Amino acid sequence: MAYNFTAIEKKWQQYWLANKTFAALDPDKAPGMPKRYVLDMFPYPSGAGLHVGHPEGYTATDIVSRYYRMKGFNVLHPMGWDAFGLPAEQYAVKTGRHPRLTTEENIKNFRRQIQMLGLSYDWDREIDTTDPGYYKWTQWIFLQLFNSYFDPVLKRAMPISHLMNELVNENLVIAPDGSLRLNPTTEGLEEVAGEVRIERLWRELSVEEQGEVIDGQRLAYQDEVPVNWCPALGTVLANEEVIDGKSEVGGFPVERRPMRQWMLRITAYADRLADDLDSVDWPESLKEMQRNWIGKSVGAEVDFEIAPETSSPTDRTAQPIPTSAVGSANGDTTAEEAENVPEVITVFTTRPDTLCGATYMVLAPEHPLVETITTPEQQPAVEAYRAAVAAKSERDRMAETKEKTGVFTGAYAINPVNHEHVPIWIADYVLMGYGTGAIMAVPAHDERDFEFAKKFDLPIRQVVQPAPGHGAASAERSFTGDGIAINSPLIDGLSTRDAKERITDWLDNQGLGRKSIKYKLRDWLFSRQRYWGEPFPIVLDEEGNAFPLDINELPLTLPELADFKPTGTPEPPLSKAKDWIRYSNKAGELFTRETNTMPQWAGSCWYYLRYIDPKNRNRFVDPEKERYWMPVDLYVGGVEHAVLHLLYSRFWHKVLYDLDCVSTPEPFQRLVNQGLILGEMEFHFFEDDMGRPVSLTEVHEMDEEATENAVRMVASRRETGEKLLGKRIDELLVERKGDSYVLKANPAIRVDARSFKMSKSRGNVVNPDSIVRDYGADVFRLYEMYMGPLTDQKPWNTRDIVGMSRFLNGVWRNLVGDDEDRREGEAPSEPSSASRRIADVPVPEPVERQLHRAIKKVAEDIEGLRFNTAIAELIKVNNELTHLKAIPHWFAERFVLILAPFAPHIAEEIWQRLGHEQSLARHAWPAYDPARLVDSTMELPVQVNGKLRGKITVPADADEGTILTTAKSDPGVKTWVDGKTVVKQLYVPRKLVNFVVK
RNA sequence: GCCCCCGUGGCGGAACGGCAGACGCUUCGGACUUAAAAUCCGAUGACCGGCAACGGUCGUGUGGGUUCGAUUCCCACCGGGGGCACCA
Repeated sequence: MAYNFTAIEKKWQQYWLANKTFAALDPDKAPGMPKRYVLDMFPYPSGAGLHVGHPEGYTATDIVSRYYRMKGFNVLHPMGWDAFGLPAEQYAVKTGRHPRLTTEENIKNFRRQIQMLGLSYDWDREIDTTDPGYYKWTQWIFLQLFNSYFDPVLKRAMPISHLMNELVNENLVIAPDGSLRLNPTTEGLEEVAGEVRIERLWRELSVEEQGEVIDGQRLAYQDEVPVNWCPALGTVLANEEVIDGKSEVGGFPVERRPMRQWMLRITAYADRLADDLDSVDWPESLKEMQRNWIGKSVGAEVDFEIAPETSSPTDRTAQPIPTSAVGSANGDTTAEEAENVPEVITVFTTRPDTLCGATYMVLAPEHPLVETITTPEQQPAVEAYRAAVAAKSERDRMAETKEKTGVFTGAYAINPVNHEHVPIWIADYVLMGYGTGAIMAVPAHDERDFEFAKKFDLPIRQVVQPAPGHGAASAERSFTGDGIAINSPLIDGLSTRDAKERITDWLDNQGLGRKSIKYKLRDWLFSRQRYWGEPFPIVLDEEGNAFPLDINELPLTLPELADFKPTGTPEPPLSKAKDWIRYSNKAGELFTRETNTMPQWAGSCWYYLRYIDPKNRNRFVDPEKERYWMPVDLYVGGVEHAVLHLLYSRFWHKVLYDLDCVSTPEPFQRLVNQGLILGEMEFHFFEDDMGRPVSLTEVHEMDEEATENAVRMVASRRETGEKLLGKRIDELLVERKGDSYVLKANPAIRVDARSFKMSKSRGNVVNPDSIVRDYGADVFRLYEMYMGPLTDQKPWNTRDIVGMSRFLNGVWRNLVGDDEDRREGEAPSEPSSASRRIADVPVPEPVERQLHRAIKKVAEDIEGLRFNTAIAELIKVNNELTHLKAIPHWFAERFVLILAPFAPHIAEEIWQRLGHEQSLARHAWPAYDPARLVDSTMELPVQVNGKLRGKITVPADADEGTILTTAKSDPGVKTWVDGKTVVKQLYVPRKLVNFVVK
């Protein structure tokens, strides 16, 4: 008979809440206490409720938290709601109900479900990103970004006021592209090319220009940029939210169009975001994903002069031109032509050592210089190509990656090293968004250039000689590896590494190029055209210049709107709040409010900091508390946030760190991704030769006879579509044959057994509510942790749950007895006695040893997040208890304590019945006695030539000689050793004996 | 194509240089029951020999290597999963 888990679990959940059992102590109340900050990725409270994937990570962190509390740590283990977001808004648009209402309901449901699992959160620290008391500080952090810049010298964020000082004091000067440089003293002020100065000083700028310079440096800035506009969602999306040209949410098509948007200068942190990954304990695969996303490439920029002559593609191909000839070529051109032709095209390359192998050049079709360099005769072809590329969607461009296309512009560029004239093409395999939007093409040593050269019959020249045996550039393939430079006068004979360095230095000295580092990472598009998000604490003047609100004006709350539908245009829904938009400052000047809202990531970028001090009205977090709790010691969540949330929050954290708002450079010290829980295994039947799916009607409780029928059905019917979800199908019907399965009764029929991601459409979603109802939270927790390693992907299997149910029933029977709680629905009787079997009796040595081993192993396994093996160890202890007539009180207590992190409700109940008034939540973790881990005798396996031939039992302290003698005389071993020569005898202490014989 | 991870009984998995298959499920046998369910006890990698206790052979995707000894380490291949994908 099962114990009454329903009543017990309710009782203890109420007890924990009422007693605030899991409250984390503020640092001043916990002097000298070591801390642990154990964090879950907080959920988006969707209408669908909790999924079985959520409790997997939550239970893992709960076990860790409960364990560290018992180990005497001050544990911060909070939960909250990432509640802004698109689904609530879309639901609101559909039903007309305000997103706040549905969000509140969803949060309530999530909280109920999470509390029913007995998770040890400190509920006084619960946060909700849509609460104005919370998003006030999201807005405040945005203002920190707005009021800061990335100092190129200090390589860190600094307040804008510092920038002003640097500019006014002329420590920094402004380059023509608006970027800042260290003042190179007088050199930077030299006049070059007549009237044009390279760099300018602050005082030389007009007030308007000064404003532009400042705004151009802010970490949060406005820009007119080509964005990912999704008409179906009525909003723009971040690059990270677009997958294969479709929106990550909903899979709607996304188009590029230029719009005024808020951007965050995450690119300024590219280096630190990449480098600091080394300091953090994260899965290597995830670090790699972030590094790939940041995409750092070290190389050089090289300036190619445009050849002044025009030419048709047929009569000129790349040919070496003697240096002496260049001068005369220049002389041929008229002054007029020279004025129209831009001087240089700058390319970026990671292989400057292959510069001499550049036989043509490619610009992105969108490159601004295309218009000016194209010759009249090539004009129509170029125009047509540019139009065709512009019409292509991202998706089309993606689909055509194999076949290279492009058009010759008619213009030539001059290779700065050998003064060769090379044709300039445009092609869509060069992207405007990366590097300089232009490349030098080295077909011999770049696959894409090679394909292009092959297709358009452009010359291929080898300039890198691979080490012998490493392949080489040929007519069939390019060679992209390292080797020795050849056909390159300046660097011949140098290794690729040295050649890169030598040529880059040379280019730099000649003023023809420079070392350069490029990133794939783009600045973060931070505004959305939505209602249900944080409003920007920004007002705009008539020209669209942005001004920050004062901190006293925060939070800027969302206006009440009856109609929050997308406008169907890029105009955000907040533009409908006519009164709200109007703003006048103290001087009476009129402004309009920014009507974009922040993306969902904003709230989750810093929530881990607010948990530390959730009620603080004066600061986003108290500095002293922050220093105590940060960094997060363990962060558990799904891998889907690898480049979104986890990159964004690291970025924000680093900005806050630079501004002395937080004390650590990284927020999350140790990060673990829990594996996906897949749906229950599905069996699909196919006919072997045809591979055609055949149907079976639903069969759940099949016996042998039904199996025969099923097989006959399979053989006779060939309908498609149906699948067989069988409970005992695998054992009854199926036998493994290689990689597939075969029906026992008819081996001609192949069976495909697979599990899929849980999804509504597949109908394989498991609802935690029903599992908890049928088996209880403790069993549910144990089952999820016992399925396999936390980080592995694993299929759900309802059938296996009963094992955990039996385990806990067994524990109850062993320690409490099976006379109680037989009647359903009744509260447990007086929490009186534990079992009659609890008695002051000695325990057999093997049983005690198992307890000590379990105390040790469970602790180690929890610290290593190996919950499945920890539970196996607990089961072993319980199995030992089952055979005992009586169990001593001390034994029962220790066992209950190490069970508690996994199955806290039943543990608390038994603990109370063992005579304790206090919760065990902060009772000390039991100690084990190392001396009791080993038996007084030990059993040793004995091998002969590596094969097991016998076992001997010897005293634990036996010496090697005795052991070897005993081993040799073992009858099983004797038969294999007698009459042969023992060449070698090995004794691995406490492990085994091995004789090598001939 | 490139990068990362993973292949162990009927199933989930354990061991990660030292007794392969801990622990759970399943199945089979037994106990209890008028009966069934639940529960409890025992067996359960495959093959061969034996009435039996027991003994032997094979076995961790495939092929090779290192080692007294390899599921574990190294090389190649096959299969599965995930990430990136014209990033110069």
